[in-house]
Amino acid sequence: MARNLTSTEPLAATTPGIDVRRLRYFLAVAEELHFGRAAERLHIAQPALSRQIANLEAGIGALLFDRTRSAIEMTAAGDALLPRARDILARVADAARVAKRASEGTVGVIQVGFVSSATYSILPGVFNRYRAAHPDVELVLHALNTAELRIALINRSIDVAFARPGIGDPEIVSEVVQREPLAVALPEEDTLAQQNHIALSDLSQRPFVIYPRHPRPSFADHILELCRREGFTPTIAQETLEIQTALSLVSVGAGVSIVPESASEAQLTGVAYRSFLGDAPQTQLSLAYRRDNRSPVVAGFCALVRDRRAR
Amino acid sequence: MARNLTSTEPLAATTPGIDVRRLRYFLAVAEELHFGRAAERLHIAQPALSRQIANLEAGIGALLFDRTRSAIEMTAAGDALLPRARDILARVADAARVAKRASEGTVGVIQVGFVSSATYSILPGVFNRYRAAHPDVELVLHALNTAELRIALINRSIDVAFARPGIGDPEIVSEVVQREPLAVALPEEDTLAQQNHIALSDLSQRPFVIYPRHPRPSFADHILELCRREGFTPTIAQETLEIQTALSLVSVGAGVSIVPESASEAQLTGVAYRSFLGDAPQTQLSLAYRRDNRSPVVAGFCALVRDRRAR
DNA sequence: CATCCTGATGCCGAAACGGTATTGCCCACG
DNA sequence: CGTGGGCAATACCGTTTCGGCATCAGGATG
Repeated sequence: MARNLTSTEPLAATTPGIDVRRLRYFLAVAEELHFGRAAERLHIAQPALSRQIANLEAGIGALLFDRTRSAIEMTAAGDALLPRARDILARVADAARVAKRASEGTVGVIQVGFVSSATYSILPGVFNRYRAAHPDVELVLHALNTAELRIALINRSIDVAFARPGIGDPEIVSEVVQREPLAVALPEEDTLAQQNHIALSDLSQRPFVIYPRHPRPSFADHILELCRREGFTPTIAQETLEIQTALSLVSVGAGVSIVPESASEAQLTGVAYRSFLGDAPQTQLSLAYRRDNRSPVVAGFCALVRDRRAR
Repeated sequence: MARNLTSTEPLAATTPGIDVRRLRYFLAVAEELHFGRAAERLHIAQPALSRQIANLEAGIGALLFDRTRSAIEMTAAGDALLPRARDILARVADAARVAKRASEGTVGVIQVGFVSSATYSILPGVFNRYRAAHPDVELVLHALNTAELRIALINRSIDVAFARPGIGDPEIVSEVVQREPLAVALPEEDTLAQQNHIALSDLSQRPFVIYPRHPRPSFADHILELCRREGFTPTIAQETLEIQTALSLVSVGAGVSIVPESASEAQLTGVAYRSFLGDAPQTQLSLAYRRDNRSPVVAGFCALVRDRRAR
C-alpha cells in the first residue's frame, strides 16, 4: 500500500513518514535483506517492521525493496537511500552526544583574556591543567590590559578575564584568585642589586619603567600611589604596555621597575629581582566573568581556577 | 522533568527521544525563542510543544533552553544542537528527494557500451537527448566490440549496450533499434570512386580492410559471408579493431572497406563513400540489456532509444 | 497587589505503534 | 501436480504516544 500518498493530510509542508526510527528499521532490513531476521535484530515482530517500511516507502513515494523475488532485493531508491540513512543516523547520534557534552562544558570554545603580568604566575598552570582536563575545548588567549579586559567582557568578545587588581562593573563578577608580593626588577649592574632586600624609598632617585599607563586606572597608578605614600614621586624613564617590554628595558639599564614577584620567572639576562624590606606591598590578580554567564564551559574553567587557588 | 532518564527502558541501545519531528519542533522554538509562537508556526498547541521539547531534552540528557528568564534563552547544549538539527533536517529532506528521483530514473549512473561503428548513426542523437532529459544521470561510455559487450553486460560492468547485429544470450534482451544499408568506403583516387553506385562484385579484386576480426562472430564475418555469396573471397589487406582505424587505412589507400552508411558522417579526407547498386545489403544495430534489469535509470534510457526509433 | 504573559501540568480523545494470529504467495520437493 | 515450508502482508487488538483543552505556577509590570 505504498500508493496512497497524503490522503488524509491536506497540506504536507514537511516530509511525513521519514523518521529516525523508520530509518533505523530500513537500515536493518537493508543489511539483512530479510524482514524476519531484521525484525529479530530490532527486537520487534516482523509484521510491525513490514508496516513501518511500508510507511517509509509511502512517505518517500517510492518502493525501497523489491519483494517479487524469493530473496528480497534493494531497488534503485533503496540503494540511493541506504548511505544517506547511515549518514543521518550517525549524525543524529553525534548531535545528541555533542549537545550533552556541551551542557557539561567539555566541548566548545572559551576566549580568555589576561593582563601580561599574569603570564608568569598562575596562568601557565591553569592553562595546562584546563587543556588536560578538557581536551575538546578550544582555549583562545588574548593579552590585554585591565581596561580592555572590561570592555571585551561586556562586548562578549572574551568569556573570562584575569585582571589586576580586578574589574569593577555591575555586569561583571570579579573574584580575587591570587595575592602576591611586589618585587623590584633592576639592572644587575645597579649598586642596589648587591642588597638582598630593598626599601621602596631606596628607589626614589632611580628612573622608573612603568606599565601600563593608559588607560586609567592601571597597575602603574598603583605603583605611583605606593611611592607617593613613601614620600616621593618617581622619575618616569619609560612607559610600556606590557611587562615583558618593561623588563627588557630594565635589562638594558633604562631604569627599575616594580613587578609582581612571579615575574622573576621571566629569567631575563641582565635583570636582577629583589624583594622588599619588611612587609612587601602586594598586588592581586582577579578572575572576572559576566554576571549573566550561563556557559558551562566558562563555569568549568572558573571552577578549575578556584580549585587551584584553594590549594 | 528532564531528569528521569531511561527509567522505564531497561536497555536503551539506541538513542531514544531524538526524532525528526522533535528536531523540527526544536528548530521552531530555537528560531522563535518563544514556545507560543513556535507552536503556532508548527500548527500545534503550546502544551504539546512544551512536552515534546521536554522529551527531546530527556533523550539528550541536557536542557536545551533556559527558562529562568522571562525571555527564553538557548543553553550551550541548545547552541550546539541547533546547527546539527538544521543539517539533519536538510539531509532527511534531501534523502527523500534523491530516493524518489532514483526510483524515477532521473538520478544515478548508467554505463553504456557500444560498438565503434555505431558512433556515427543514432548514438550522438541518443546521448544528447538523454543528457538533456536526465541532466543528473551520469552517462559513462565504453567503446567495445560485440563479444566484449556481451561479457560486460553479464559482468554488470555495463548496464546497456549497442551491438551489431545483436547479442544472443538467455540472460540478455536484445532489441533491434536500427537497420541501415551498408556502403563502400574507398580511396578517392580509386577508379571505382567515379561511379555513384558500386556492385559488391566490383570489389572482388580490391584489397579489403575489415574490422573487427576477433572475437568471432564479428561484423567482419558478416562482410566475408556477403562476399562468399557473391562468389569471391576478398583479399584481406588489414584487420583493425575499430571502424575509425579502418577508415583511416582506407584514406591512405590501403584498401576498401564495407561500412554502415552512416559512417560517411566521419568525413575523412581522402575517403569516398558509395552506395551499393540495387538493394543494398543491410546491417542492424541492437540495444541490449540484462533480462533481470530493475534499474529505472536503464529502463528510462531504453525507453528513450525506443521512442527515438519509432520516429 | 492585581493583572498579564508565558511555560508547565492534568486529563482526555485520537492516532500510531507493536504483538499475535492468520492469509496469500512463491518455491521446492515428493 | 498437489503439498508443505518459508516469507512477507494483512487483520485485529491492546498499549503507548501524541495533541488538544483547561488549568496551574511563576515572573514581570502597572
